[in-house]
Amino acid sequence: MSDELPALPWDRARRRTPARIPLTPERIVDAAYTVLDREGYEKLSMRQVATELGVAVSALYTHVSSKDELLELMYLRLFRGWTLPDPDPARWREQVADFAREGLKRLRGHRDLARISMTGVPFSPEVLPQMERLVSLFRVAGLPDRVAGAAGDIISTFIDGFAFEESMLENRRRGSDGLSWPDMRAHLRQFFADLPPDRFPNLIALADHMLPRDEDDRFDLAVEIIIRGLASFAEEAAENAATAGHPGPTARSAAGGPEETGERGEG
Amino acid sequence: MSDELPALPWDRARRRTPARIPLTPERIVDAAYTVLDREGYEKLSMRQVATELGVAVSALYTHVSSKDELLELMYLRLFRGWTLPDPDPARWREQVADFAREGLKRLRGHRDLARISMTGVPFSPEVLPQMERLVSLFRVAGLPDRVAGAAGDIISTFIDGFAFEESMLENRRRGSDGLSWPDMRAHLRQFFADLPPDRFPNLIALADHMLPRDEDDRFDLAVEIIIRGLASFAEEAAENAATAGHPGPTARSAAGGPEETGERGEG
DNA sequence: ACGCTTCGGAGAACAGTGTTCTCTAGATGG
DNA sequence: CCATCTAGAGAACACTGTTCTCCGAAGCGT
Repeated sequence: MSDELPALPWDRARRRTPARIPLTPERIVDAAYTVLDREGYEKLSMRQVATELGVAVSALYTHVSSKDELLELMYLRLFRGWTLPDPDPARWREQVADFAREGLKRLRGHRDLARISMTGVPFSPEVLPQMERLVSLFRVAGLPDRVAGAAGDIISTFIDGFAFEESMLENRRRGSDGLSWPDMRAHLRQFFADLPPDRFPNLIALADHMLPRDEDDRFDLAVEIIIRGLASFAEEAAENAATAGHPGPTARSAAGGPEETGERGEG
Repeated sequence: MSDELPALPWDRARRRTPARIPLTPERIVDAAYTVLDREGYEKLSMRQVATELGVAVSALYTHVSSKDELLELMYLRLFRGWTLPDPDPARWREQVADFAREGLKRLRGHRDLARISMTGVPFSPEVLPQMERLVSLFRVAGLPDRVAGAAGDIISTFIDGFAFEESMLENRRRGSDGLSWPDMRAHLRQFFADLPPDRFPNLIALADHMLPRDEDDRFDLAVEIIIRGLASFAEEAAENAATAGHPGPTARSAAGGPEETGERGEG
């Protein structure tokens, strides 16, 4: 603002103490992320954030109305610079998988971030464009409306839940002992091996596949399962469209059933 | 224990004040659930639980080592008296759907219980039988090992995540206003209707299907999607088994690709 | 360059949290 | 009846989120 005015004589003196960087929501969120990464969600407190900034606690409240709002601002960072590609009907499965992987990657970007994400409001202006493009992707893929409308929510819920449980396990590993991840895995493998074979034959048989996730395989598999489930609805819709009017023996439309057109006279 | 001994003279006097019911983990968990239902997760504190029991806070710590342990005990109640039926290959889809619905019903049984469930340890002795039967169900259904081993985790994660978000929304409804659920729905419908049509055409088009869950339809749909995804792996495995050795043109195995048979030499 | 207003940060305070300590009163074993 | 032991009481500690008052420095008009 004062940059455009001619400099007054005493201007220089007043510019001499810019040592104090102005406090902003942006800087507060930065500091909060620093504390989060270092201390974890449980110890993320307004006082810790203030200390991180070298500032009084009360100073935070002039830029951030509450801790909940701070958490909300941290949540919104998840979506910064995250734009989904234009939907491509031929590659929608890949695109959904890419979306899921990117989401998990971002949630893994900061310790316990999944705990914060889980409680975030999904209807904020920053998130809506994401939802819009995701929904458009599902529509382009040929999913019926009611499936397309729910699909984004379903896969997002799963990504959050997966990352959340991962974060829980990681904290448990940190807390109980200083066990490394391989040690933790070995320990759990032994746990499954030591189960009474008469009571837990299946858990023992699949022990290798029951181990907690330390790579992306299980996540990718889960996403693939969801995508296949979605795809089955797309195929079903395509078949129904092809045989419209004269219902032939569609072998696998057992679960679908007729769908009410939700037209209401008030929108 | 002392019932079997002959009564001593001062026995009567000592029996005269049984007014004090002995404190047990069981009673503490009961009281904690009472507080949870009345006040919600955020206000569930050891002091509130103690007050509910008419007891000092420190008294709780002789029966429960920490608040975390109390939460863990509350979590374990989820599984009390919950036994899965014997797996039936012909009805495995229904059985999985029933399991999911029962889980959601139990999570809905107490306010914010999903928040507690999300952080619960899934490897406790009380939960393992559940897992065992679930895994056996997936194996009987014909899922390949690596899918069967992950399926239980996947669907459980989703159930928890779904209930968690539901609980978040419910708390938000409670907090912001005293809006009834229909009012909340109407409000959100209006929100979607008021979106700029050029930027959010798909969200607006599917507004009716984007509304937050207030019935079980969306949950059932999500479970159906996951089950269909699982089923596709079962079908794939069946086909592979049938045409083993001479790979014929399997029409619908576009996304699957060749699958490594995860046989390891140590089980 | 002066005075005035404005406002962001500081510090103390309040009510509440989980947990631990000491101590007493009442039930238990001899 | 007495000694013992322990479950519960109460106070205390180190925290938490939030709000209050107050001060000092920056910004304005003159």
